[in-house]
Amino acid sequence: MPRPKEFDREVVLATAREVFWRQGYKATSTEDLRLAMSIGRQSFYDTFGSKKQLYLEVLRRYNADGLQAFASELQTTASPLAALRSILLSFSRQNPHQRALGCMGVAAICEFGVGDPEVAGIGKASVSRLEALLERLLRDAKARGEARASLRERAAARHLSATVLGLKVMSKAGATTEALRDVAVAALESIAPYDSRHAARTRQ
Amino acid sequence: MPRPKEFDREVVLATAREVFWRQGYKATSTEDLRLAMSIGRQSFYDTFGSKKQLYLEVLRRYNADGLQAFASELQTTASPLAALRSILLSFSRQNPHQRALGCMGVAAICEFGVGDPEVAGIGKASVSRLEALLERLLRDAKARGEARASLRERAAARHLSATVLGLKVMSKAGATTEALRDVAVAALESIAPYDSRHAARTRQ
DNA sequence: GCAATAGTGGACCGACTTGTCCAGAATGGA
DNA sequence: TCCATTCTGGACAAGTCGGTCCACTATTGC
Repeated sequence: MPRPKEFDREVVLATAREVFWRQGYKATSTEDLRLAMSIGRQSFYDTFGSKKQLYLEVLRRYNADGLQAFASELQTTASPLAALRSILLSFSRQNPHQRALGCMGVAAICEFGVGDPEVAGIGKASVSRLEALLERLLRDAKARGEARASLRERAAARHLSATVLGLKVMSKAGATTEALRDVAVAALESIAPYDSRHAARTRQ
Repeated sequence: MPRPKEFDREVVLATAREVFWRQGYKATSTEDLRLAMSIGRQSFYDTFGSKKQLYLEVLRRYNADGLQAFASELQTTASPLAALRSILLSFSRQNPHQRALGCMGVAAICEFGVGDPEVAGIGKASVSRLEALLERLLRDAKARGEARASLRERAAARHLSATVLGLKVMSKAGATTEALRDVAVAALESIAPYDSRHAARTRQ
């Protein structure tokens, strides 16, 4: 009996994500959002509650999607090390225009810090899930002999997680493709450096 | 003949830095600054031009001071690797309250991105100076046999630079002391892992 | 004393902020 | 047809924003 909504919630959420991603929270006004989403003021508040609630929903989806993209590398690649390689090199493979957007999750952490419990919670959860994913990946890699024997999975996973955060900041800062690749290559080498792989082989 | 200024430029600049550091650019109003600095409106604009100009000056000093702190580690430590160890572990040594402030430079990059040429320039310059410092450090470490032979200084320096950026983001996100230490230890191990050091020794 | 500079606080500008409310038109199922 | 719901756009509240300008006072060297 009611008149149906004229917009697709998912579609306008994706639009809101673009705007928040590009500008951050504070620098984005509700009018910016409303116009980009092409919905009325009434519809905006009825559907999403407030600017902050919309931001939180967008941020949760953004982080979930990013992690999902990393996780899917595990299924489409031949080995754990190949998946890690693909994840780390994905930043240097993006075109400069796209990667200059940086990471909305990192931006959220920097804009709100630990002061906002909701944003902080989303950020912490995302980082720890990334750490867990990388730790599993390293354990598998080590079991296959793709990682050096001396590797401590937990600490190395956290180091890789920090490396990913660093890559995101560098991307936002306008780093060159070469610089991003250097970081990825060096990170991979720290997992399975040439001489240590040789040492491991001769030890067997 | 003129009446002397009643405030110390350096002192009020330090105060402004605290406020910007804690809140970011957008979230800080000129009134916040003015009241914290305890100066009049007229003095504020006469002395610093505008909120943006003040921010840029503060940001330049902040980044210069941070790099200076790292550089001074090189003089006060026994070896390049010890200096690197000290730099990387400095984050986990800060008390949680202090490190939750995060890094003002990273926040600036995230808030402005490449869109603002002045802020972007300051950020890029700072990152590349950090990379250069780390590269020199790694070259010295390698010459002393403190780093694995297979290390490529340039790429490894960029990786360490990314690691430092990652540590800063993690700090702002409220990471535990243990997590920060894990990252530092793993990064150090990637420079001179135990088995590769052994391999290097046996190769001589 | 006097000019030059520095200080104070308040009025003010125009623009923008988030969010509420309302009037009126459109759209659907019962 | 009728009613519930949604749409649109504009008006509005109550506040904040960065920045300018003002009158007035204070401090200095000449």
